[in-house]
Amino acid sequence: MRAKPRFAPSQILRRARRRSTSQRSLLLDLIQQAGGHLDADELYRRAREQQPRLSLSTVYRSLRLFKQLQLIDELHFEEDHHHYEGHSPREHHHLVCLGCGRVVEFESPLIQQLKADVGGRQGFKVTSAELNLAGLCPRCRGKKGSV
Amino acid sequence: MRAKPRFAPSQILRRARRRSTSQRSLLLDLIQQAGGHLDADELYRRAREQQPRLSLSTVYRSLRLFKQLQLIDELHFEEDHHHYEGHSPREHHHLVCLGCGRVVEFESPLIQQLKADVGGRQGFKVTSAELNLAGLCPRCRGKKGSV
DNA sequence: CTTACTGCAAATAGTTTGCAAGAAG
DNA sequence: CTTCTTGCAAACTATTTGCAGTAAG
Repeated sequence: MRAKPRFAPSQILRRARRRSTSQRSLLLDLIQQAGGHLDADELYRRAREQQPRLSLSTVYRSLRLFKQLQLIDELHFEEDHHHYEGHSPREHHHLVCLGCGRVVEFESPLIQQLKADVGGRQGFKVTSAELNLAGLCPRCRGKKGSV
Repeated sequence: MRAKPRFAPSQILRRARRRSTSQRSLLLDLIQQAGGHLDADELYRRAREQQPRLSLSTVYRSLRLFKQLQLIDELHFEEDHHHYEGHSPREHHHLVCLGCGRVVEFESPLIQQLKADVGGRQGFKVTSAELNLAGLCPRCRGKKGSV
């Protein structure tokens, strides 16, 4: 393990004139520890294990705040709700297994190229890119016949 | 305009043992004509202009069916609901303007490369890729200051 | 005729909001 | 103390479902 690469969330909250509460710290910790891809409900369930009175509203309000402050990123997989992960300094994308739901992160320099390329051609200033690949992971490729 | 490149939807429905109804034809036509990116509600509103008794349930049921039959694709922009477009044989992706909401489609050979690349590295069989870029279109780049 | 499809109303999932009580600074 | 935040319940948006009537094949 290396030294913490990020500013302490409490400092970021402070700078944004937002209060650092036990709920917010807990939620942020859980998101960070989970290594990403949590949805609101899962986060809520995990948070309640440690603070049973924490409400779902607080989860949603916190997620919105964290997103505004760029502490987390919102992911849009093929579902009716969003997923979240701690904002990482390295841009990366996601590969989701349609068999078991496993999510793998990956980086690729091609994306930068693509952003510049397309942005230039269309005259857009591209500020963000979300790429989601879907397929079958090594394990699930075998069981294909049963589906 | 060229000759229709697709099978008639009615044939596809037939083959899948589904009935070809006036509602389904209308909805499919509207999606095709819109050139893509409609959401359920917008589709519902347009459909009612021609068939006032058509219900929202039918819209949702039809969308689900069309998606299953690969007649349409579902898009996951940064919103709480999905968007749909007629399935096109050429894989393409989307560039959304954060200023005015305009959606531009683009193709890029880099995506194929990326799919092969990442799939290979992770041992996945990649079956689909959704890439959404966001940014400011030429027109909206100017007004930036006012935001 | 038979079975799939539709419209309607009610149900459900995900998310937001009003408000009074509670905590941070 | 003052203002921001929380918990709770109620509201809201997007989508799904049960069921009886309607229409496609």
